[in-house]
Amino acid sequence: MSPVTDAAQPVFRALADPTRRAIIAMLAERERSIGDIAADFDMTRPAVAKHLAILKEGGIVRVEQKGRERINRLNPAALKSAADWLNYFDRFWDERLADLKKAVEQDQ
Amino acid sequence: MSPVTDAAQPVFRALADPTRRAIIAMLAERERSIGDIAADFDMTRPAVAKHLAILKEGGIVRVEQKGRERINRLNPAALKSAADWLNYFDRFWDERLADLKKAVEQDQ
DNA sequence: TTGACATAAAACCAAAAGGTTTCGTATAAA
DNA sequence: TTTATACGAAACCTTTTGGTTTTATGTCAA
Repeated sequence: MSPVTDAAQPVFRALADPTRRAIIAMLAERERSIGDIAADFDMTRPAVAKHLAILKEGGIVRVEQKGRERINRLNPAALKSAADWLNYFDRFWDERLADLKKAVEQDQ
Repeated sequence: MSPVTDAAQPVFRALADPTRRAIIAMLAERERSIGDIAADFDMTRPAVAKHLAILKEGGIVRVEQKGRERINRLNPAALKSAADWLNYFDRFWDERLADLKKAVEQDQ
């Protein structure tokens, strides 16, 4: 049984690509236009725009039109569904460690 | 600047597929053979075997040959690199919340 | 030792992903 | 009112992904 519903799917999908994770890290520092972001990568602007579209689908990035620019902002809250999913297993891991420790102690 | 090196890439890649996340959740309950896992999905055994191979590449699943069966076990520790990456932004999110709160309080 | 079982491995396929180039449109600046 | 800028959108291409079927191999059980 999955610990959380699959609302996390578009988020995990967005996180799967290293370019998109780099964009997330960049936007954590400050908001940026598409051209601004694309300048930091060795790929064309349309390619970056596609990555941003996938990030938007996951709710990770939000856009505000500002004149002829489009300002992209990080929405860190969107990462929470994925973080929650993973943290569930961290807890599980801790329990196993505790179980192991207990078993070792009882053997003594 | 990325908060963590890209050692997390094979892990994030493995997490991108809902079938693989379901397998992770199943293996968190108990270890299983491939046939055992495949019985829970509406796809062929080779398809499940491929998913397991990707999970192994990320270190998320480990296998032990046992006679003619192969027992798959979850290694929750492998999820930590991805969890750490995400939790970095959770912290960021909290800081922004705190900043916002402070700004609101100072306005009063 | 003969058969059934659990799986690996390979060949194949359709769709999705990740990129490109080209063209069109709205805004800002000269 | 041109011209440059910032972008969207479409068409296209190659590689990867997620699945299949088929064939082969090692192990357990009768």
